[in-house]
Amino acid sequence: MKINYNLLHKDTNSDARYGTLETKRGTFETPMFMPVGTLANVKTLTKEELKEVNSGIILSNTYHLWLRPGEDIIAKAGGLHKFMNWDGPVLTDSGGFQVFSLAERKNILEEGVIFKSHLDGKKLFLTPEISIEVQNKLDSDIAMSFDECPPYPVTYEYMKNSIERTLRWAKRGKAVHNNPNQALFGIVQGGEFEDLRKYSAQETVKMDFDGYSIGGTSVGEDKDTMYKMIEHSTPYIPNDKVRYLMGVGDPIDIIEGVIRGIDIFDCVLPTRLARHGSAFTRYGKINMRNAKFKEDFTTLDSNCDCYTCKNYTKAYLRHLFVCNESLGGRLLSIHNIRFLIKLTEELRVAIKENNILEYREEFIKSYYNKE
RNA sequence: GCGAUUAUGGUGAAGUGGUUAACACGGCGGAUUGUGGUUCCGUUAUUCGUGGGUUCGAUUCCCACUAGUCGCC
Repeated sequence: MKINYNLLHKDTNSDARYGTLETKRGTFETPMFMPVGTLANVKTLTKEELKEVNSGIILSNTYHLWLRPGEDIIAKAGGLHKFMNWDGPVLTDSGGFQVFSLAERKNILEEGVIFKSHLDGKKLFLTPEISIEVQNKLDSDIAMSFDECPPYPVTYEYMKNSIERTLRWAKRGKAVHNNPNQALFGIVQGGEFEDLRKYSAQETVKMDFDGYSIGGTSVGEDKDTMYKMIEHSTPYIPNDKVRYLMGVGDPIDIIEGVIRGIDIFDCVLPTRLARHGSAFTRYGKINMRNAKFKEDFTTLDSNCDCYTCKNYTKAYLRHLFVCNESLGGRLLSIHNIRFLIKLTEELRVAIKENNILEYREEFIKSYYNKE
């Protein structure tokens, strides 16, 4: 068994699902938010802290680890888990998004992508085969197919060619995938075009992957467009397979995604926001540097059970950020990740009680009305 | 007491006889969605120590005063 998704309850009023995902390195409940640990670490957090926020699975990155330290070193270390001291499930992104997000000059060919290293400008050539082989060596629990993540917006013609190529790449990657302990996911693309999403989903599903993700979201489109992209994709993904929405982590987007049948999310948002001084709260996102917190000796969010909220006040956190003390980023990272994971915990309860639509209404009311 | 010198926002400082007084830091606010880890963006002096004078016009030239700094007695 590589992984096994169990659909345990389907909401009666929406497409939301409650379930579990079994992997060799542990089982976790879904919906679930996956913290991002690009360079084999969730920035600033220790394994103990990740466990404490109840992180069921984390994401790491093929492209970055391929460049540094290199997959062979990680293999020598005994695999990614041992290397980074994390014994829970790990999903590795394929590098497709990095080509989109951090290669200023890239040349997309049928064989793969030629682009320059963001580290030293060296010319690199990444192919579906290389991506999968690297992921095989990293020994992550879930590997992602190497896809093209087209920018937004793009013409219909461009998108059509792009998803055809992504399908061919998925096939090639699957052909060389040979880690018996590792699941492999396919990625649905197609931008905002309904028929292309449908086609991409159906053709990807035909290849019979262990799970499916929806890509090409959170690349600059507005929220309604993103929700449409999900709606145009999920109907064609079988119910007995897990569904992963890539790169989405805004609290509202997670709720909307879950309502549309998404099981897993990942996003850099909680940790990036944290390092830049912003915190999620029940009453909206707040900027810790704001002068109004100077004498605010309450905690971030009275509803939160995280280490930061149990021990520190807003006035202290503000002080850390004003003074550029790195503990501030750490404490906020713990809080922000816990906030999203706790959100998914509450969503699971809501699904089981068939009242996720009410939950959404209340959450939005509180989140946007602030205090 | 005498002489020299300086006086621009919260700070360090550019600058010019003529419409909106650089820049940096700080302050204030915002951004951030499969992470190129102290990031990016906006905003922040109707005013150039005080009072006179010259001039069509002065923060910029002149005088006095005040304050700081340095030197001398």
